[in-house]
Amino acid sequence: MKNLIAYFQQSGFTSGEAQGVADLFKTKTFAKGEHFLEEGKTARHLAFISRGLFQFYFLKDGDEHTTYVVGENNFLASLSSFISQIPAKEYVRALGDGEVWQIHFNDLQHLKNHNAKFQTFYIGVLEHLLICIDDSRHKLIALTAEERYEALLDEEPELLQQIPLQYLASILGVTPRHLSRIRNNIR
Amino acid sequence: MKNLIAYFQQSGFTSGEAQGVADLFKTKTFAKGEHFLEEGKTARHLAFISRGLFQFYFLKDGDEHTTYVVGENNFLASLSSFISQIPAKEYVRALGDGEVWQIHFNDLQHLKNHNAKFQTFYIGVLEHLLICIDDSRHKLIALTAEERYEALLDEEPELLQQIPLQYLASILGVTPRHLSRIRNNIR
DNA sequence: ATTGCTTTTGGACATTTGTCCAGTACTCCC
DNA sequence: GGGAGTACTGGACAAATGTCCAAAAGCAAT
Repeated sequence: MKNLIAYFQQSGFTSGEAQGVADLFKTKTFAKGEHFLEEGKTARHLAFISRGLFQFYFLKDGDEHTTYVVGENNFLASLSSFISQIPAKEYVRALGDGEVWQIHFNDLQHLKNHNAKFQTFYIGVLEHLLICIDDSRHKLIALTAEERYEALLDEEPELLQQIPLQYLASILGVTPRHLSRIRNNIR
Repeated sequence: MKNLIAYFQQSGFTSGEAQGVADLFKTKTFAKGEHFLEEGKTARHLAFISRGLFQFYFLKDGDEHTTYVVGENNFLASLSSFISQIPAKEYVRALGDGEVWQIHFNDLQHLKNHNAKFQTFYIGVLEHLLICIDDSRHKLIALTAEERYEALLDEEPELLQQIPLQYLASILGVTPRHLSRIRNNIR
């Protein structure tokens, strides 16, 4: 709970307000491989990751394609499913053991509609999310898989320790065979 | 001005409120090829496109790579540059003659901070944008260039009339040579 | 240490996509 | 109508990436 309250305090809430908002979030733990959300189901919760790593992926022709990997102190939700309350087009699962604090869609709506300070905070979250996703989309277009691998190497080297290479290949959008070639090139 | 006011009215503003908000937007026209924003400059305006088609692109090794193409009745801005007020990483130019209604960053800040109804509206815009970008990013990962071409064919066939094939190739992320092959396959 | 299981590597070949370029078609202007 | 410029196509070859698979390396349990 600590880092959630701290997060709200850093975002301009007083200690009491932060406590009040955080109270609407309930904790939930995930074992490695367990799903936070499955394709076809509608996302009812927005979560804040307090521990662990979560992977977004979808299936095409039987194999997995990763769209995001999100770690601690970030919000977690299948955006279109949660915002529009429609069935998700993707799966979200814990890559290792994890823990989140989650708020129900209805409670969030209530905060959005009746709490002016929360509105401002929520706008900030959306703007930040927008920049992140736009940037990630830009990287997808601008960089080759090899360049993205190198970017990961110096931006989040800890990721490379935490996740098996086959998942990394899926994140980069190449086959494990080709990731092996990329690693070879770089040496 | 008409469709801008209409847009605000449809979004929950009264006629008078819509008028008041729209008054903060100034019109600006663009000749074919003219830039709305250039790399390295900071985006000071958020625009609403009333006429025309705008292309986002960046240069790498001397050639253009398209990241977005946006048409009428949509908002236009280099997100990270406008939101964070930092230099843009991309160019935005008119693909044909165009006209926009644009609001200055400071005026938007004022609306965001002092107009409760506008806050709610702005949240809606951000959420919608988020879904669009997330979806487009998803398509980038999930679909091949050929599948994206086919999607364009039935989702916005008018685009294929309006823009030269070489731009279309850049939108799809392939060379004109390869787009020619794709078109051949489909016949 | 041995066994069995999973992960990673890399060879051989196929497919996809890019590069270079020449030919054809189309448009605009005089 | 002729010529200059631009857009589109497609051949020939090269480079990048995928597929299939077997060998090697790592790892956990006994």
